[in-house]
Amino acid sequence: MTDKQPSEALYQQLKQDIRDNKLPLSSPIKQQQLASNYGVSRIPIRDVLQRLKNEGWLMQSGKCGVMVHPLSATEAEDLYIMRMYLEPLILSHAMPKLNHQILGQATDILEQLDQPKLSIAQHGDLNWQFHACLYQAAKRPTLFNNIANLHQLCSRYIGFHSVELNYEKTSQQEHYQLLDAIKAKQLGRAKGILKQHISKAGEVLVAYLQKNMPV
Amino acid sequence: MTDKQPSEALYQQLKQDIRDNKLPLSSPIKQQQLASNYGVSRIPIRDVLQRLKNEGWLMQSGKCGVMVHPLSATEAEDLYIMRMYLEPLILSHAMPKLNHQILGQATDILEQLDQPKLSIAQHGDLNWQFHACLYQAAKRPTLFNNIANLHQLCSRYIGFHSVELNYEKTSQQEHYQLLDAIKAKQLGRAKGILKQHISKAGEVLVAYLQKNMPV
DNA sequence: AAATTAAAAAATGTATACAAAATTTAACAT
DNA sequence: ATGTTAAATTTTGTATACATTTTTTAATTT
Repeated sequence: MTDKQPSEALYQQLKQDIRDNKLPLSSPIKQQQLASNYGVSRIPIRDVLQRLKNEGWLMQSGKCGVMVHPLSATEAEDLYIMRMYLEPLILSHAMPKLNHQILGQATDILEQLDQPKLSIAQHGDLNWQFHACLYQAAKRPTLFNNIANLHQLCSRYIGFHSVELNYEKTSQQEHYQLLDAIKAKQLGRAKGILKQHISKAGEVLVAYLQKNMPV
Repeated sequence: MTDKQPSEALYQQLKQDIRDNKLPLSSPIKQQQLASNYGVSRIPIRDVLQRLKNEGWLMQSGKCGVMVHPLSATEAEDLYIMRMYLEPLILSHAMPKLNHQILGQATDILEQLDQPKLSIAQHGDLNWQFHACLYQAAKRPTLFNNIANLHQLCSRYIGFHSVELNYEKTSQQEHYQLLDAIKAKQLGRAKGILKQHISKAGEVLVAYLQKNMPV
């Protein structure tokens, strides 16, 4: 779904603004206000709102108008559970097609992730790049797009993860373990690591949200 | 995602037209032509196209313009595999909440499905109604919406199913088995039946598509 | 004749303008 | 005071109009 529509920039901007909580959380979003803010007319705003609504960033508010889709432990749990099932699945399809070039690319991304002083957003982006570069090899666009959207939606929650202190460190260890298993062509082990990687992160996040929901 | 936007009717119509192959398959879709056909301006058409693109009915065609997302064995396989994992999952969450009222509703739908002389579209609608009425009890909107979209996309393929002669009969038997297991509160058995129900249908469909792709 | 380039046509993306709907405000009655 | 109704305002949805981009057509060159 990596379209190169003219309004792509606007789409990315608005999505980031939702991630960064720059939009009102509990009140409807006014098209005109966004249009003024971003210096465009309401038409491209409407296009982007429609898209973000479909992707789960926004939701219908009453009879008309949209608002930011609220964060919830339930949604987080659903997102992570779906990922837990679907990502090992796409990995199965990808494994036989993973050549040295792709594995090298994945390693490069991991090294970037090792750098200290990464912002949360940068960390999230690189994390997805790592997974995506492996998954794309599967040549399964339908499955891939679905997973990509789940990942995107999870990015609204990764701020909470960092509350857990050495989460990023553990995460990186698991990334390297995954890559090792892949290099050794151990499909079962690789899938197990990936599943654990996701389910562990999900459990920590959901537990945190259930206690400290910002509502 | 059951919005009640003004353009809802247009959205349903266009989706049905894609299902019924009333739109050109291999050439881009012209907004103006659709607008004239449906007697509206290009603006609501654009809204609907955007939505259908996000939901996987249409795809980007070149630098601009959209075309009907082609049917493929790979997509069908992805859709059914995802359903195979996600539907038993949501059923787990739904089971404890399934009361007699909902089970009664499900039974009513099954009886409607028993009627002969149903069109393929009617059959597909009722089939989804049956599953949806069970799944909705889970109160898992994120998971539910994802599954709902997968089902919708599968509806483009159900025409091929009917090629298999007594598919509908077998399908109904499995529906009743599922309902029995649910009434007996046998979660494991219910999930197994559901998983089989989906995977069997998927396998038959994919095998058929791999031999007789309409390309 | 084939390929390349330039002009024309068509289609999209966006802005403005208007109509319908929804929300808010204020007035009124209980 | 509180709840209800009606007017006013705001906001959305859609149509028309225009600018930009893309595609097609035709002309030109090799």
